[in-house]
Amino acid sequence: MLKKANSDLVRRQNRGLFLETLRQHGPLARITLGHRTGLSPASITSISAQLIDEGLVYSIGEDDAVSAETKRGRPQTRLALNPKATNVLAVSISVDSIELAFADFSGATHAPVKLRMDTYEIPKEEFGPRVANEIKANARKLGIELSSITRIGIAVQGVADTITGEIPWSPAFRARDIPVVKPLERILGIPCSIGNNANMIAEALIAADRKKYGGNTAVVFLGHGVGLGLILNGAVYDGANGRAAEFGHMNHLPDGPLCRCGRHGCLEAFSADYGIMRMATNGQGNDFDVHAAVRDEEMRELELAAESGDTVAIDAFNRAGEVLGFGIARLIALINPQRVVLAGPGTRAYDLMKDSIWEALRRGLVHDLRKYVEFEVVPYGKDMITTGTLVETLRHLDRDVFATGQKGTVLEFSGRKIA
Amino acid sequence: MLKKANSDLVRRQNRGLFLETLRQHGPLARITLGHRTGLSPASITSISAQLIDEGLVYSIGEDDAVSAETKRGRPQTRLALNPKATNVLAVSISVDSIELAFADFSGATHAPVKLRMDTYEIPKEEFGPRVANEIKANARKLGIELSSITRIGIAVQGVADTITGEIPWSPAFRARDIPVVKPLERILGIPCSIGNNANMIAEALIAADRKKYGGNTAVVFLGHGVGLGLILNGAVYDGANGRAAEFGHMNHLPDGPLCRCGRHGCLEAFSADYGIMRMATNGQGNDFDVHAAVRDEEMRELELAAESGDTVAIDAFNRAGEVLGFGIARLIALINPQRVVLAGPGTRAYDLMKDSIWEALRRGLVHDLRKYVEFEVVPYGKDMITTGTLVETLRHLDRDVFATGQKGTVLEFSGRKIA
DNA sequence: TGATTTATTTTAGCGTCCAAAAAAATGTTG
DNA sequence: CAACATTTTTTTGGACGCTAAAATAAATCA
Repeated sequence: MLKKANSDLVRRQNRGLFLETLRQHGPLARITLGHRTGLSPASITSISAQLIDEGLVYSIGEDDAVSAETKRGRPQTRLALNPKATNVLAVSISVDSIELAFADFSGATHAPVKLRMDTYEIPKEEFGPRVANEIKANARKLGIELSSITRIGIAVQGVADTITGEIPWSPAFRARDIPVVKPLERILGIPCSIGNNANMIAEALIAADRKKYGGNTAVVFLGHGVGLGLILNGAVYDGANGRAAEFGHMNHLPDGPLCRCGRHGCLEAFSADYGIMRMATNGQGNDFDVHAAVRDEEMRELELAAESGDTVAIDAFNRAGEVLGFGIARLIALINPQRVVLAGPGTRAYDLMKDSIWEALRRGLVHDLRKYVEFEVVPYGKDMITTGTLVETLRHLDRDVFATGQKGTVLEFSGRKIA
Repeated sequence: MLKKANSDLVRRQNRGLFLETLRQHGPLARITLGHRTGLSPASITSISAQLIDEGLVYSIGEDDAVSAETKRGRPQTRLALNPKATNVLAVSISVDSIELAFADFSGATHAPVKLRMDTYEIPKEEFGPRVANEIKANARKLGIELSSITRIGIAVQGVADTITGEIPWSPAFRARDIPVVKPLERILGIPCSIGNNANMIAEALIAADRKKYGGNTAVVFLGHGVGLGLILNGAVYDGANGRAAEFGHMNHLPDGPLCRCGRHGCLEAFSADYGIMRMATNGQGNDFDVHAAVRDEEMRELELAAESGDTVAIDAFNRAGEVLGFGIARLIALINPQRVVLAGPGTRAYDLMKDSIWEALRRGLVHDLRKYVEFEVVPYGKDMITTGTLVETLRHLDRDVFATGQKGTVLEFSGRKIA
């Protein structure tokens, strides 16, 4: 069903477009903004005056690069997102540590702070307050006023319920249904949202190359578990209950090996690090502790063994690839994405799995579908998750908070007026 | 990325909202339209004057039911979609027959015309022209001028490429990549679109109950094949290449029985009518012709046999249910829909498959996900596909054609001016 | 018949956009 | 170096859409 439209909507949408354009392309002259957005010079003048007045945008003077080209005419004055307008924070939760990355409105980040925290054993009602304390302490340390932070984005490996703001299940916690958003909002008074790692990587990819990834893309995350970020019609898909796709717990074989989730035959039980390690050390035997985290060094050793010809190791990676291939085939049959991206630390072993992935795709997928899908492995940088979380958080500000010109109330909320 | 907005967009969106509201609720007084849409009485007056002027809407006078209630005050005059504004056509393609359903702008349909056509053997370049001829002949027979038809929607069992307008593969045709949209548009000069059956059923469900189905729903179609219509974030999802989900060809067992598509172990090869029939007649033997259409009477016989205790028949349905259950489990793990709907003639045997479906769901799906999904079997009416196709076609007119007030050009195109 | 009630239309005003004109700020040129 | 050219930005004037409020229309009630 369509929604009512009025001139308010028009301004909001054009302000959002203005901010998003600046965010994507960096500082731009008004004339260029006009070309990029399709808005008339008059409208650009009007909107920019408003945004400057509100302190969201500021004029950074002439563009030296352009004026150097001995051009005639009135020189351009470029506009930029005002870094001082507000701050945001990305929190990334992983096994036994959390990471905090503060950023200003222009997207410039302070060096992320990695903090050890015994997530696995922490009582679930203590987690939120602990994180809140760390945020307070680290903000103070960096000289960032808490009141200047307008929004916090949280990323977690595992299932994130974007609606309740809880973590129903994650390998980082022994407990279930850990409340995160509510305690943080209560203690800090700052709006928070939560999402899973794979979705955040998907956000980072869209931001990096909208043309390539912004249509229909499936981002498969390989690591301690197997995750999936789905980009459908240009936006990250969250599912009905706000829970992102649980690709890792999609069943592969009705009676396969035990999975962390307690059932048998999930994709993860073959293709996550612990699945591979189990296969390499004692087949599908049940005397393997699936809950113990596999250390990175152990995986590297296993990879080395496979690379130097150890057939047991090779078989384990092959099996992981095969199951992953069938999983991707099923995914493609259902979603028909344009592009499938493999990401995460598990892609280090891509060469060891490549052949079996493709063989499974051949067996498990109609040719008609296979031929349209593009595959890609992206080198894994840990900052992708942080970047994606920040991108998502800032876009929310652009579109839904600052697009609505609240005549200064936003900046009052953030505690100061910027000249 | 957001899009530029201007007052044009406002009017277009509100006109669309106006038309959609009338389409959903039937004739309404201006005051009620105001309440339903949220628009002010003044705007309603303005928009309705315009739409009446263009012949899209007309005043049907007082509401007897309301005026009968001895109410004081100026009586309401109700507005309705003008049936004479234009006509549309839904074409449904199935094995060895096509069906034509003409409807006017208000959505009132003529009795659908079912035509025998040897689709399976027809040379692929002849199909479009043959359908065009049938459309011409039947329009004439019903006294509908071809020039009064603004849009044709086509539904087909199998894969429909909404972008190229071709049928890459369908059980109705021996040939592949059958061009449909282009020849029809060329010969008839009327815009056409194509989609698959399951998506059209999904459209019909959304129209029937937006609240229930309009969020995230998966519609599983059981019949000669197994199809899927996905409703994501309120809209039917088409996939990257415009090809809807090929749920039927999602692999279940890497080395399962032969499927119509030529590969082994597809869901369809277990759970479509031919899969069940094969299982009941000669196990998974390969001397079964998967391409031969299973007649409805044969399936009924098999169902009767199972109901009266024939263990071979019972096992076949159980197996079909089990595989379907695992397929649905995988679907839920990926998409996390609110609701899963089973539809199509195959649901007649639901009671025979029920237990095994649920057992498979239990084995193949994390409890956390299962508990949030609602299941439903809708009784199958053949007109669902036609209804859905018409709904989709008319919505396109409401939103994308008539919402843009083209100052009479649309009606000129349709060949006449309506008073 | 006049008061009351309810639906619809008209009026006046506001916000947004845009085209065109004006102004600003620089380079070019004779 | 003053007049002209060029490019960017702002201002102006008008159009369109929406809304609140006033006016009008059309009925019932008493």
